[in-house]
Amino acid sequence: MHFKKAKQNRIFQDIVDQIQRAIVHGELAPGEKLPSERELCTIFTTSRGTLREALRILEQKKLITIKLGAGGGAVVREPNSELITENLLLLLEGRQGTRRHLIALSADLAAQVATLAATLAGGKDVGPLKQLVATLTKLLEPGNKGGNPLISMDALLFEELAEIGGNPLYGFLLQAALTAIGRSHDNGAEAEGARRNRHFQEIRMIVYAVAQNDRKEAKLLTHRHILGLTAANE
Amino acid sequence: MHFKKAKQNRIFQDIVDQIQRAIVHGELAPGEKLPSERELCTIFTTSRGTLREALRILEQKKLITIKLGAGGGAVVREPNSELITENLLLLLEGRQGTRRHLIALSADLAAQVATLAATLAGGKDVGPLKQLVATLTKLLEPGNKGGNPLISMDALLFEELAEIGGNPLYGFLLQAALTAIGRSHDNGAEAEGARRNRHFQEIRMIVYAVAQNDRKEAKLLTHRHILGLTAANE
DNA sequence: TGCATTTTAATGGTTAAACCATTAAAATAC
DNA sequence: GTATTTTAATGGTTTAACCATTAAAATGCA
Repeated sequence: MHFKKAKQNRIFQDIVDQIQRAIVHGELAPGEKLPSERELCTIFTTSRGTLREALRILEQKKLITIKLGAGGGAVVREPNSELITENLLLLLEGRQGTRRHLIALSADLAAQVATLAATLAGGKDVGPLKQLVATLTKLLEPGNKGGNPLISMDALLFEELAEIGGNPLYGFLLQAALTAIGRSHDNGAEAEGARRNRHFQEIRMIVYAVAQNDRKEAKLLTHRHILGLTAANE
Repeated sequence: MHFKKAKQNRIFQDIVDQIQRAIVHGELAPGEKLPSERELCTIFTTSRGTLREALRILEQKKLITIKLGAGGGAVVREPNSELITENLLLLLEGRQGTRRHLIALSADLAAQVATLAATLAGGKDVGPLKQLVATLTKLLEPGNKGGNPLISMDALLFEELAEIGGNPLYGFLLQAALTAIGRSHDNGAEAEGARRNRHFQEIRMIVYAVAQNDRKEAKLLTHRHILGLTAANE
């Protein structure tokens, strides 16, 4: 048996731990601004170089963002799925998995999310779902820029379904996986109108199945729906 | 339309991108050693402070490890699931999910891995599975230290099943989730002998179902098996 | 007054040179 | 030959300065 050293031999790690702890424990709320680098140096009684190494790590962990210039500095971020997205992309790029593996995983996750949502969807939940369908119609307009429109639609859909389903972890993982799919094909990402329309109709059927508490149908449709991305983007 | 700036305004990000690219593209193999900090400074024509910020990020991304002292330095890591593990833990600590959510997710992932394995398990695959059972018996010995023994058994099981199942992404995610479960309860983590034995017997039944290509049974047993962790650790 | 411009000061980004603690290997002592 | 000591390379840290960016304050002008 031996005890841990009282002090980390790496000061920046101590600083990371302290700030991270404050963030995840809610002592530092999202949107809150940290003191400037020079102030933090005096707080932690360390040098600016060491402190900046700590900030680099927190930034990489997506816990803070750093803005340049006067009034700039480190700000606590809203929690999101970006981190896991990046990790999945790393696994893909590192030949640890193929695009097809990723889509298969997404299909299973999505099907499970739809199943959970269909199980729990009560009458009061129909409102957000109707609203969702309305929102998605806007994405059908051909003039829409930015990103893969199919993926964007699915992202909105499953954000809502994960919310209804009650397990936020699925939502994070699925958002990450979908984003990774969207980013993993550098080509145009432009789906022609007919393709978009079919995609939208599929989503409508999924939403309907969920609203009807039809678990089996929701699962089946969703699985097929995501696998359909393969044909569209390869 | 506007073009990207020719040069990042952050030098360390450029360095991270270049080294990361070299690693994920295989130009730098796992185990390979990078030049010393001072050498890298001349290579990238930058200062040591800036270069160290880049190394911090790469270290945080689990792409390299850094050793102290003479003959030390940065070494390219083997790819692994540690990154995603950390992310899941962050989500848990950040109240984005509960332990129960994590176990539910793990159960679904595990069930899917078992299903895939049961689908693909051919006669040649029985060898590793028998070997696995033999290995697991060692973990039953009460003298075993380090970590949660139940989790350790499952980790080995699903590493093998994911391999058989053919989609490595499931393996990574599940390893991460299981590790996060193991770490998320600080208490003893010591399961008494009877509990361990039952766990082991469950695994044997799962392995048997997989070897028999019994998808349905493998899925059912596995799901129940993981959910059983809840009772054991709460 | 009210708007546009200029100036200012704070902030993050970068550089440079030095020193310390750790560590593996080389040199030395026995 | 083996144990010990010395050495040199490496990452960790500090300090002090300078640059580029940015928001806000000060100024100019109509």
